[in-house]
Formats: sequence, C-alpha cells, structure tokens
Amino acid sequence: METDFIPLDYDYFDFEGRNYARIIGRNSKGKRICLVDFCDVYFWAILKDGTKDDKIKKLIEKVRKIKLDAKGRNTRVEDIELHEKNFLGKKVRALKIFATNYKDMHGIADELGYDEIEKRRGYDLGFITHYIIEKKLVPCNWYEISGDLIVGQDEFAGISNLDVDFCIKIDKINKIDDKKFQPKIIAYDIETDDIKIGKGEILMISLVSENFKKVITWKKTKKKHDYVEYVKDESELLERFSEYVKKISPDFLVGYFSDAFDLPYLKARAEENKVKLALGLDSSEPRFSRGIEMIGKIKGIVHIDLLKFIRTAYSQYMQSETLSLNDVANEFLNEGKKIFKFRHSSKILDDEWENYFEYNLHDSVLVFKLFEKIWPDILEFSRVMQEPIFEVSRNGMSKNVESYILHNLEKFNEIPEKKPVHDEIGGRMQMGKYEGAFVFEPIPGLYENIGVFDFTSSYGSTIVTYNLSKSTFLEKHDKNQYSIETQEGKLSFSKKPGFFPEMLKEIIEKRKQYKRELKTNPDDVLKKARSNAFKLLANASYGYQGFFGARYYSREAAAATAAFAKKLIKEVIEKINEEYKTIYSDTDSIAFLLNEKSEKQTLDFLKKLNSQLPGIMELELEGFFKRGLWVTKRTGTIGAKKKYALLGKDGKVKIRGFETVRRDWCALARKMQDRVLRLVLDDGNEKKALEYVKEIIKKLKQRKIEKSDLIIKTQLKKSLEDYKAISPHVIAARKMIESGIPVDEGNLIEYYIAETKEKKKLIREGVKLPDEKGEYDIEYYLGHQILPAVENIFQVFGIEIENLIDEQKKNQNRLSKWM
DNA sequence: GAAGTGGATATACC
DNA sequence: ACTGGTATATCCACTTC
Repeated sequence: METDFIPLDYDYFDFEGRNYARIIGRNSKGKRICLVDFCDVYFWAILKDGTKDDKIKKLIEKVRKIKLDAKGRNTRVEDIELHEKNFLGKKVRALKIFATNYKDMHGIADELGYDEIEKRRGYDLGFITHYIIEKKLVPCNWYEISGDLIVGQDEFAGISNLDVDFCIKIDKINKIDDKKFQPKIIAYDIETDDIKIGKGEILMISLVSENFKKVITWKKTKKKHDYVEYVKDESELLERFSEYVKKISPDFLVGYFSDAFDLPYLKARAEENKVKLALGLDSSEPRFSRGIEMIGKIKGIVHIDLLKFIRTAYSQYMQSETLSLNDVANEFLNEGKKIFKFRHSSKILDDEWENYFEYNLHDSVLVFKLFEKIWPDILEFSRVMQEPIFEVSRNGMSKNVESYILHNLEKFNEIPEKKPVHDEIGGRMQMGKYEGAFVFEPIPGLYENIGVFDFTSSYGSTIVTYNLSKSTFLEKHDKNQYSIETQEGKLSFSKKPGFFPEMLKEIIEKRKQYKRELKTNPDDVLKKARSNAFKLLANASYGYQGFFGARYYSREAAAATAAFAKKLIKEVIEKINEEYKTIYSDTDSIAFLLNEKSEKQTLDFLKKLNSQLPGIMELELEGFFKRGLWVTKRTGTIGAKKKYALLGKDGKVKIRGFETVRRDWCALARKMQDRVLRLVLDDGNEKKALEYVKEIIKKLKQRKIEKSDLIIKTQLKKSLEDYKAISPHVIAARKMIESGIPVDEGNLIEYYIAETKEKKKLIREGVKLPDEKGEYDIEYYLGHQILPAVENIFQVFGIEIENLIDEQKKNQNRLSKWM
C-alpha cells in the first residue's frame, strides 16, 4: 500500500530480539496510520592513529565473535565495517559495529577493551534519535511511503493491535513537499479536592476539542447544564474520560502543567478506583518517567504539557510575572482564567457548582487556544531539531541545540561525541566561572538624542567568526590561528572550519534569510516560527558550549567567545567615540549621543563600521531615542549598570532594570516609578513627577492606598527548611502553611508589611498575609518602597527626595496636633 | 544595642 | 542540573565596640 504520511509520535518495540520503530501519524485524508520499520543499530569504535591493517583485520575477527546474553536477549555483533570518519574534526579510522539490539550496545562497547581501540562512540543517542538519523523519517515532515499492510496473522499482528486505520510495514520512504497539517487535539484539565497527587477525589474533567466542549462530573446539581455530563462516580468519570479520548482520537492531548499534575493525578485515581485508564492507542495506561521532573507519556497520542514548551521557547521574552495559565493566557490571548474561590467540594453550595464547571471548562478552552497559537512554533521546533514533538516540547534549549547537532553530523562525516558521565559533569561544575561580558559604567543623567547599535547574534557570530568550538580548540599555539588572551590564559583555535561553527553559521544565515523573506510576507506564521526557532538556536549555542552537561562542552570555546566579543565591542566603542560619545554599553549593545549629528549621518557611520568588522560580525541599528535616563546606584554616586529608561521617537518608553520591571516590589512603588520615569522623559524635567510623588506620599500617609497595591510578591526558590536566612517571604510562607494553605517550591509568596505595636527590629516582624487584618506600615512603605524607587531619579535633577518626606512628616505632625 | 559588613537571596540584563 | 556571565538591591546574620 502507498500513502502520504506525516510522522508525529515515535516509539519502538522489540521483536525476536531486534528493534523496530513504531511511528504514528496521519495521511492527508486524515487517516491515522501506524508504521513499523526496521532499523540497523550500530556504534563506532575509533581506532588508534596508525593502527596497521593486519592488526585491524585481527581485531575485527575478535570483535565479530562478541556475544551477549543481556536480560534474556541473545545479542551479538552482527557485522563490522571499516570507515574513514571524522571525530572532533580529526580524520580517524573507525569500526562501525552493528549489533542485534540497541539496548545492548553499551554492553558490547564495554567488551571492547582492546589496545587498538581508542574510543567508543555513538551508543548513547537513544533509539528514536538513531532511527531518525538512519532512516531520515523526520518528524512533522511529509513523506510518500509504501509497504505492506499488517493484518491478521502477520508477524506483527500482536503489535498491530492498535486503534488506527492502517498499520504498515515500511518498504520505501520518500520525502515530499510540505502539505498543510491540522492536528486534531484535545485540551484537558481536572479539578480535585486536594492538590497532592491522588490524595483527593477528581471532581470534574473538562475536554475541549474542535467544536466540542465537555465537563464530566459525578457531582449532582439541581440545575443541569448542556455541556456538563453527569456520571455516577469517580470511577465512571475516569472511564468516560478515556472513552471520549478514544472516540475523538486526537493526535495530541494537551494540558497545562499536566506532566506533573493532571495526568499523574488521573493515573493515581484510576489505580485507587481499580479502573484502567486506557488512553493509549493500544489501550495502555499513561507511563511516567521520573527524572528531575515528572513526564507523562501516552502510547500513540502525543501528550503535550504546554507549560514546558512555553518555559523554554518564550519565557525569557515574556512580560508575565509567572508562567501560571492565567498570566500566560492573559499575555498570549488577552484573556484570563475565570474566577472561582476554591474550597473542599463538601463545602461548595449547590448553586456555586455551575461556576466551578465553567471555571474548569474555561481552563481547557484557554489551553486549546494557547495551543492553536503556539502550534506553529512547536511544529517548526520539531522540524528544525528533527526530534519528535513529545521531546521537543519538553526539552530545554541545551537539549535542542544538541539535537540539532546530532541530526546534522552526517554532513560532516562526524562520529557523535558521548554524553559526559557523572564524574565529568562534576569536574566541569567545579571549574567556576570564566570572565564574561563587558558592561559600561554610565554617568548618571538625563540625555537627549541617543542612538543605539547592537550586534546581531553577537556570541553566535563570534563563535562563527573565530571558529570557536571543542573540536577547533588547540593546546599548542602558533601564528596562523585565532588567539585571544583571557584570564584562563591564551586560548587558540584552528582556522580550519569546525563543524560546530559551520553549523552555527548555517543557523544564523537561515535565520537572516527567513527574516528577510518575512518582510515581504509578514503573515507567514510558519516562516515566522522557523525564523524564531533558528534565532533561539543561535542564541543558545554559546551557552551550550559552556554548559557542563553538553556533549560538545568546551569551557575554552565559551571563555574565548566572551573574550573575543568583549574585545570587539570595546574596539567599536573606541571607534564610536571618535565621532560620538558612548554613554552606555552592555555585552552586545552600545548607546551613544548623537549630539549635532543627523540620523542619516549615523546610519552611514554604521555602514562604515560594519565594513570594518571581522567575519560575519554585524552591527545593526536598535533605534534612535529622544531621551534616556541613567541613575546612580543606591549606594554611592557611580552610575548603575543594567538600569535605564529610554524614550523612543514613537513615544514608546523602554525601561530596563528599574523597580518598575521587578516583580518583587509592590505595585504602588512600581506604578509610581513607571509614571515618574515617563513624566521625566516626556518633559525633560522633574517638575510634574515631583508633584505626582508628593501626591502619592500624601495618599499613603492618609492610608488611602489600597492594600492590593502594597502586596509584595517573592518567589520561594527552594523548600522552606533549606533557608538559612529567614527573610519576610519565608515568614509569609510559614504563615500560609500554618493556616492550611499548601506551599510549594516555586510558589510566588504574597505578603504585606503591617504596623506592629512595638517598633520592629526586623522587617519580617511586620509580615502579614494579604487577607490578614492589619494596617499597613506607613514608615516601611515610605522608607523601603517609595523612597528607594524614586530617590535616584530625582537625584539626577539635584533633588533630595528624602528631605521632602521629612518635610511632610513635620507638617503632618504639626497638623495632627490640631486634628 | 547601635553600627557596620558580609552572606543569602531574588530578580533583572544581555 | 538541564544554556552562559554580570549586576543591583534588600534583608538577615553576625561581629564589633
């Protein structure tokens, strides 16, 4: 049979001791198809330089005899080939050793303690990664495939017992042009009586799919709702859920935080109720792998936890203060969660259940909409990294960089490097930091007419320009190399292009190409997504080489990258200073005063600068700004780094580092500072801002500020017992536990500082939870929130705001005598 | 017990 | 532990006089 096909989900099984890939996907008619495919498995034994041919022959004969009896599997060396390969850029001769079963390759590799063999590599990729590389059936691309239908008494009959339209044993695979693919999805969400996995009952489950909205519950209410389906009890609830999943038969089951909550909860309650949670296409139950984080897998259906993807792909560019569904939905969809005040189900009144159902349903609606929005990015991530959606939607960027590398090694005839073992990781972690970026110390002040240049993919371009990588690093120095002095000593890199910089060069070029193409066609969401995937890859590549867990870890390359980039930006600052005046710079950007020069002159100057830059280094205009403000540090008079506000030509204000953008300051201080910055930038002086601040101080003193504006939010970064210093948020967290509110690592703890009878020695003595009764501590908010937020800004204009507060204090005292 | 300092902690920038 | 280093700022914990 022949059909077109898009692969979505990958796993594998053993049959007669051998590995077979099982790939679930669809054809363009929407039929669900399971492919079964055989794949040779092999790894590499790299031979010592200069090993003689006859020795190799003898070695091959010895290796050929290796047999292994691992866990009842009879596995052996099936075949051996001698190849000319590259390893870390060096030419090597290597044995390609074919084994019976992928899982035993490590075992066979361990048997290869022969002198002639220098290294063993390529046994730790994971079968699916290996399969995709071998057979080039890349996830989320379209193929024309042919093969035999697996039916009835066939050899794979047992395995074919899947809920799919066809099961095919692959014969031929041909890549074809992309077609449109609209996945079928179910978004789901559960509500429970306890947030500890399996501890309380599941009250309801909502499911949202295309033209389908449903809440299943066992709670009987007087009023009936059309989208609510009432079942007998929790066990029927679970069964009904499985039935719907089976009936709708989605490609993806999508949740939010569902790896660690919804799916394991469902499984736990199924066990409790002794029902089978038969979600898999083979009616199997979800399985969980516990690494540092729990991951939930369903056979044949891709379980996606949107939180994970959002965390790696977007969080650094997002404004949201947390990655909660509410915050994320608000930012992406302009729509938040519904409001429902949780209580134990036994305490919820009959007429309140309707709200609960709606709340539950709406969460799934949000997840559904979020998925639709994010899907192009997930799709392109999968295509670019060439890893299945299940992996790519969970992996961090270091893993994504590594996936990209592993799937592109073949072009360089490279044997893959191994993962670092535990000891190696330990050693790398102990190394400590190397010297990083340069940050210019600004002179505090309000400036006018500012230009900002920055390097495009600064570190990525540096790696490419100077060929910085593990495989190009040289222990010995000579003239014809890229060399740089660092704190680690002189570091040198070969000029012969290495595969890592070469790959990165392609990544950066593609990114630029897609970005250009987008200009003519800005609505092409897939192109935009692809461009974005390449951008993120380029940005993470530098961090990857400095990351202790990386296969291609190179502290030298990372340190050299930072050093080269630092040297270059300092040189550029010097050049800019010949015509302009630099006022600030951080890592890859430079802000300078235009003075009497025009924008056109400045752009010409930029062109000239670019023509003098080495390699693929490129400066671009970030923007021209009307005004900019830099302030001093809180202690001392020197300019604060990483803290400034710019007013764009379009009237937009760009604020960096100030309390305004920090979530651990109360809303009052943040809003006030934001307004002060805008007023100062708009007017070019402090007059209006000063009046405004006086107003706020007055209101605060008259207790006219809403408590909600005084709430301070601080994240609990570790478990409560681990804190050595008991800071206010730790006290708040303790109070929460006392009053029965569950507190977990990672929670954003909210509190305010209340007045105390006696003068406090420590701030934490005034900590109260938001709904705890109390009067806010005026002194604290004036001295610790308001004043610090604006003090430095007014200092730029020679105004000491502290005096102003004291003045008012005196006035107030005088006034209060008469009142 | 006030004052000063370093450490712990959180969060931001690029 | 799940990309890197640089930087600010707060509040606590401890030392010192």
